[in-house]
Amino acid sequence: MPWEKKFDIDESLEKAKQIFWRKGYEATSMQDLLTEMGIGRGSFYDTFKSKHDIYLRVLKKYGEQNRESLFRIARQIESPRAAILYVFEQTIVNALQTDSQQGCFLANAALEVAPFDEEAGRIVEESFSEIRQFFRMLVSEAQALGEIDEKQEPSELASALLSLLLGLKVLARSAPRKEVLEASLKQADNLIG
Amino acid sequence: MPWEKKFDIDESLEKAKQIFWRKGYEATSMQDLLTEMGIGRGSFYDTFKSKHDIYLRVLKKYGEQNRESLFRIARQIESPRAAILYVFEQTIVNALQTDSQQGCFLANAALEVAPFDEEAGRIVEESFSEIRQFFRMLVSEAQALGEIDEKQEPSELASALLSLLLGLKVLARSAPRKEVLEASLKQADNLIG
DNA sequence: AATAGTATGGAATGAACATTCCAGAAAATA
DNA sequence: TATTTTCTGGAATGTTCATTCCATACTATT
Repeated sequence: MPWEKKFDIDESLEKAKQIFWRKGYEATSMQDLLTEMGIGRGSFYDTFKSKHDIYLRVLKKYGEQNRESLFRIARQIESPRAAILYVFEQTIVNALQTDSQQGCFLANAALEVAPFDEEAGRIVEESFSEIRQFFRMLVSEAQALGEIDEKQEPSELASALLSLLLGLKVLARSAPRKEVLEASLKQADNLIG
Repeated sequence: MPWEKKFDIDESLEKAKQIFWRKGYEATSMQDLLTEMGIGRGSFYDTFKSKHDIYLRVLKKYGEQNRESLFRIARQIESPRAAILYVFEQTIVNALQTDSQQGCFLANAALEVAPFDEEAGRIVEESFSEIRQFFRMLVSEAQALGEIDEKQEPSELASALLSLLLGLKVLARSAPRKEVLEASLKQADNLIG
């Protein structure tokens, strides 16, 4: 029907997400976006307002997808301790298999955009906070099951795991070397004892 | 004498380093550079060739200064274990005291520039490697002194410490919250047990 | 004074940038 | 067929970008 959009908005957002993720904000031009999204200039501005608007939108989308992915892991893996390690394993698998060196959209945004864009900073911080809470929850559960030493402070351990994970994401985008990444995984294992 | 430069090249490079560090590559304009460096357009291009050239130059400079700073720490702190922790402490102190949210120039470059610039990638990887070797050296020394468990593999532990440190640098630039940063320090302590 | 090296900043170049406007095509209704 | 909505992409706008060129001026030598 003529009053329905001809292109799928969510599909377009996914495409936009991919390119911002890969190239960052400044280095992505409108031409890049239009070509990759496969829509015309008119449609873009009618639907998404501006480059800046759509960037915040896909950044938020990435954060939500990240959260959902974490909860899916927590739901599917019986052992909370194993779930924590699975997050690190997956990060490493992705870093080593994809040739595109994408790293983590949130980490990229944290360094490039967040310091100069309040809204982007809010989204990034919120997402980081969710990851930290995810770890904290699993640490507590693991402690209840005797999988992790009771003496560890859950929120402290969670913060350190977040740092370690973000460090991996940095290495994943710049110099993904198997030994280094896997050593971090092994030490994450040590950390949660 | 007329054949000597009137401005101090090294001072200008320092200024350039500061602004690239703070704003990143793309977001820094030539106007930004000239204003901050306090020299004219002609002088700039005569002396530094291009924006891209000077960026690589100051990135390398930062890497070298970072290495020197690490060696200074290793030389001045008697206990190798304490030296490792000192690096983390300093990172946190800087993150909390400066209002500018600069983070780490190398980490910023790793995410923004390295994936698209071979030379920048080389510089970043080399610097990361130096940090890793620095940790490895101190871990070995600490083990010889009985400060760190002999069962730890020095290069593995060093890789994990590098990840943890880089994660801290990401948080330092985007959302420097005291509890989170200090929790990472405490867990670095645990890690090297 | 003449010279040679340095500095500056205005002017110009040419490209890329995000964004706005709009005319025309397509498509599905009534 | 007429209407309505959405699509497209060319044209234009106005800005910003890095870079080159150059006329001018300063300064310390010979």
